[in-house]
Amino acid sequence: MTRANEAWESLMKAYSVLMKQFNAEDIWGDLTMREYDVLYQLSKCDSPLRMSELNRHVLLSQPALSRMVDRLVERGYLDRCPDPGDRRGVRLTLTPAGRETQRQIGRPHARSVTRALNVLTPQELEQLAVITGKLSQSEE
Amino acid sequence: MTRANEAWESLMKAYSVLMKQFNAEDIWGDLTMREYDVLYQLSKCDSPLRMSELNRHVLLSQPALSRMVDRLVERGYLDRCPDPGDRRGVRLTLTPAGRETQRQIGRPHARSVTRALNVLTPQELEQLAVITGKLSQSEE
DNA sequence: TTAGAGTAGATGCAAACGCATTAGTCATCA
DNA sequence: TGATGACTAATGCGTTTGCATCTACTCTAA
Repeated sequence: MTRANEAWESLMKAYSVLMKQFNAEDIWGDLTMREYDVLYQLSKCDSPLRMSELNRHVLLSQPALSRMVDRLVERGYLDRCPDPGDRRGVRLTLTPAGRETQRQIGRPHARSVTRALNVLTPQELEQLAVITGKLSQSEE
Repeated sequence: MTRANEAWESLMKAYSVLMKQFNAEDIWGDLTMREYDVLYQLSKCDSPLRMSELNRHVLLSQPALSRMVDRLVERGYLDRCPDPGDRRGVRLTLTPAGRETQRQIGRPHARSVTRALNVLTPQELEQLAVITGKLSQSEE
């Protein structure tokens, strides 16, 4: 087994352990973690996001995302408008309620993340960010 | 936004990008990646694994894993025997067919992983393994 | 020995998922 | 212009998922 495979397995393990840990916390209200992730991704960009662009940031199939957005629009967290420049596409934005809900959940979640990653030294945090950054840029 | 949060976000992004990349490869036969993961986890331990133990290594709810094992037993990849020492529990093992299938898929997948992580230096690979190792050990 | 708490895994059920496909729009070029 | 291929998002449909619950077994202590 190569170093690369060991490293990848270790990364998957860490992801799995921490995801379970975060998921077990009682902070998610009526959202799933995946739904929160969609709100979070949208909260990061002030300009409206295209469906396909959002899909690039979320680990969901295109149809699954399409329907999740359906539900989030239905529940008042998202607005979905036709894109004036490309009539195939849609523009997604957070509603005020969606933004507020994201913040309400984001605050305690950010604290959990900080707590969980505090086992690392500042140098390790920096290294982790750099290394995983390189990994996600290496799309072929 | 703290360093810890940036690092976690970067880790999630890398996980998501690479998972999509691996999933898109045409090597999985009639298995999903999640099913392969179950076969892989079992392939690592020669002794039979308990359901609850396996569940600790897989990002799936207990009922979902229970049924996935159902299907894998049904399809001839796994054996599920009652645990003689604890009559509540079961012991899971790969069948020869399951082991063979895991190997057939594991070979090309391991190559993909190596290729994807080759953008990192040997030092970075080592650091990544160490850092993510610390993260998964920090269960409270 | 036995009552009560704890643990292991299975099952009912509604919700969510992925694959395949479709409808509608864009972009290129003959 | 009008056909062809690519792209964006939605929909049909069977499968899988998670939550809540259930049964069966174990463990502890009175």
